[in-house]
Amino acid sequence: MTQSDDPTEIPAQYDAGSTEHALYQEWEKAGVFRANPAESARTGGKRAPYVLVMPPPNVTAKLHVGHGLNNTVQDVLVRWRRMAGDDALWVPGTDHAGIATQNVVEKQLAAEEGKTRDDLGRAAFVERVRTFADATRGDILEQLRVIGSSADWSRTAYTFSPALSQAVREVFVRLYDDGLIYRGHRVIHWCSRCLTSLSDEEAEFEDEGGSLFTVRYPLADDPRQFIDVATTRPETLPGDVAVAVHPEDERYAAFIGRNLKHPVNGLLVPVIADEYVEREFGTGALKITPAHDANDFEVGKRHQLPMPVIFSADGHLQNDAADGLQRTPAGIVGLDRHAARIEIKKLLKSSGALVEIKQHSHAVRHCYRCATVVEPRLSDQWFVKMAPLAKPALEAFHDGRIRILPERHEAVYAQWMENIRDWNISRQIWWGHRIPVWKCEACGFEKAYREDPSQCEKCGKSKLAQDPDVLDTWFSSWLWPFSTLGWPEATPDLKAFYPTDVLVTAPEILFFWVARMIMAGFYCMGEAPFHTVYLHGTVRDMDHRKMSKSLGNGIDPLVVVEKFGADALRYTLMQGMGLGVDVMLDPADLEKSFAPGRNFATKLWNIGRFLLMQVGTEPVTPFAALDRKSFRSADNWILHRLSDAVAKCDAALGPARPPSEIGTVGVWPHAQRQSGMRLDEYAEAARRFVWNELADWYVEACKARLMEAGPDREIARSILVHTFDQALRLLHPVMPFITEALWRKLPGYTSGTLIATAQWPAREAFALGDNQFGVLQEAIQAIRQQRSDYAIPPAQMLTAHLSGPAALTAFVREERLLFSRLARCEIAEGAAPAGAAAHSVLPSGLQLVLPLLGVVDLEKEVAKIKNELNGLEKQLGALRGRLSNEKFTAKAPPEIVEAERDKEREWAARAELLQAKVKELGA
RNA sequence: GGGCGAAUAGCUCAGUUGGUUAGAGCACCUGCCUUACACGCAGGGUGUCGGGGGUUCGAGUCCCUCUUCGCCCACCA
Repeated sequence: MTQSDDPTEIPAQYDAGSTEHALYQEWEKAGVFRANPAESARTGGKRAPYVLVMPPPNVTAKLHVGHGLNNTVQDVLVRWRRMAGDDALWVPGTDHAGIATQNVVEKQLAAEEGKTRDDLGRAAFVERVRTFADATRGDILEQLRVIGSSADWSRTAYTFSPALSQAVREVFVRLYDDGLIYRGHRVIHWCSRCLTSLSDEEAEFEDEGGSLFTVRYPLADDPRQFIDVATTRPETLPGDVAVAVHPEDERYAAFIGRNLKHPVNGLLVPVIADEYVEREFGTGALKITPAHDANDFEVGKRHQLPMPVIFSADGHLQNDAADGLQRTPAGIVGLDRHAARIEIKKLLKSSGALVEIKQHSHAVRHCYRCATVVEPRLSDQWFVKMAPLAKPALEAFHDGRIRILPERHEAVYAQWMENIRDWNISRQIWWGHRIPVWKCEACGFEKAYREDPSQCEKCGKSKLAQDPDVLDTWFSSWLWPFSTLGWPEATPDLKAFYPTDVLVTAPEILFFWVARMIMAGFYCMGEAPFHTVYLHGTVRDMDHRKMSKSLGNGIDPLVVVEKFGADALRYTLMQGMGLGVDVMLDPADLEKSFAPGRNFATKLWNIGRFLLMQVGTEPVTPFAALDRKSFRSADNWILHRLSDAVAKCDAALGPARPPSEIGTVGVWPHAQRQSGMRLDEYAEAARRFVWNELADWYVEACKARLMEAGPDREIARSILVHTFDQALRLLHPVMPFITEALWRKLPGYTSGTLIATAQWPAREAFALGDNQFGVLQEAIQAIRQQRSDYAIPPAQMLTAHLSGPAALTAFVREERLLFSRLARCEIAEGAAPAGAAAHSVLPSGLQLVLPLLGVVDLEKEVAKIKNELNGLEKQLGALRGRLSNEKFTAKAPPEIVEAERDKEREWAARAELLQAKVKELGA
């Protein structure tokens, strides 16, 4: 089924499936998503640039609901700014994801061919990964299109493309030449499954229940004396080269300088004194294993101790060949870490060296890619010296050039920056940017090069060896905001679109990526890459568990799109996310989870249907041509509500950027540092207007007017079309498809135009004046309530007698058509007859009497009114108490006191009316 | 160990610089196929705002404290 453009043929059901794909193609074909650098104000154009760079999903990624959330937020922003007239650009792309992608291909290789990467060899393996990545990296981008992402696909980037690889080489060489990249020999985090080193951020802490072993080290020359040492990792015992105690620890003073006999290998290890040792922890004595603990390494350096590496790369016990000693007993050599722990424990037990085992919970680092326990390991790695890079990144944050939402993450950012540590950027894998450092095999000269060198620049020999390692995948990601725009070339894009505006991502990668992008932005471009960091929540299930493939609690966004449409997915996600708050969805009940979006999309469609059926194909007077003096109360009311809704949406989304003079860097004023980016408030404000105001009241109020031809009908038709048009525009960023589908059916639609590029509603202050429509609403609701109280069938037409202020009764009479339609109640002339009747006394002073002989029980009616009177009098009493309290009138702000006085007058008047009513009813 | 955040309706959450009748969606109860919509309409709030104390004319909102969760950071083996 395809949907016709003929408004008289609007289908009863919105069929997202047949609509969305075609609309998306229209947008792409029309170039809606393409930004033009010539239009940017930075290159002399007229439009303010508004730029987002998409956090690049991994090449192997399949769309999950987290991507859905992240990209919908970005799409809402970019569609909003596009409609608001900005030169809006959303740069998409993918990340080659070094370790992650290599792991996927290695697994595939093992499963399908039973081969390892070594069986293939480096070149063939890399080629294999490249082929795989090239084949899969389009998938996720295709899926992002399905949910409506309006990214500029003509600028799709890839961290491993030739252009971006050039950017990586460029920044490496600059840092190298500036002395900010160096080779370090130290203990790093080693994943013995991925066979590579990891950065501090990639080795994630996790609390684990473990054991604390106390092991006895006897003095070599007097076995009756000993030192007990506590360790959580007995498998590292063979690597011990000393036992350290605190220099001022009296318990061990006599031991310092003497040798202990090692309980596992019998070698002699000295007792050394070092202030690093905490006297209070464990036994106050610490075994030193310099090659397998970062702190022990520092101690080892201070005391010039040997540093034998007793674990092989894949985590098996060994003896260090260079060390020359048999530290690891023959029975232990070749065991993996876990088996070795058990064997050594047995060994200690049988020799009596194991004094105690205690339960002990501590934080253990795990590989962020494969969750294997990370092994600290001594090795040579490349590091970036971070402190100089952090300085401007911290300053920009402190002076307001960069803000982070929600606020609580700002402290986390600052703390990390202030205590920044050098970044290990070398990885011992094959998939990634090769480190561009060459060493001359003849003379040993080493240098980083932008282009592959063919001979040594020092000795002229041509035997050069490139460093075998590759760079951390984040070493390419941190350049993303400018490498995607052409850096290091001075491209028009770079000039027009850098710096970007908002970076939308999850808090997990604040350090991995966001903080480093800011540092790279300053280092390479001299300016922060964006002014706002927006960190959104995580999608979780009903047990608050993060949705993940391994837990099997994920939601496939494509299934949701299939079932309910992309708009329902998007709206549900947006309305469910407070600032930095997680979104809870039930994977077991998609129907319920996505009800908010699905229901609203259907409602919107039906409002459209009604409108088009009523308005039909007859011409409609343009809104601007209407004579406002002829407006009815409902007209003024709905236009006022519309202007309020626009203001609320603007306030929820914006400001789009910090205030700044052209050509200067914007700084967030303190008052605006946390404003805007309230996607849920925007969704809520738009929904409230469309559903609760436009549909529930205005459309209903118009039904009676539309039945009779004449100028009043024309006004209603015109305002219906106008307000719905504006409502569709307000909703387009969050529900792009259905709004586009409806908008083109509106009367007056100009063929070929798109709501995606239509103008965002102007914020127009529309003064309401006396809210007469409010009086009407109150009266209608009072009748409905009486009907409900007395179980009167909705179909039964009632008759009401009016009394109260003449202006109000006259007004309601004037609107009798509308009133009778919405309340199913006619207005009688004259006073109410005597007898049983339902009485309503409204806050406006209007009174309604519904004669209901045989239905209304006088006693019940009196009780209802008395009950209301009681409540009111109670509150009035409290209010009067407050007003007679001198402290209140003296200390409270005058406007508050004044407001309270007004309220008192209002309530008193109403109480009087209720009292009169009680009296009238003879009770 | 340090830091941060949260605790409001059955569930998920709003609640501006303190202003006095605490809101929404979903769920729920009652009545309705009222010629756009039952994915709907009308009516209904079902709450000691985690406990205790304090500041204030006034506290869901500010302070202290306790309890329970969650997150981040961390070189006590």
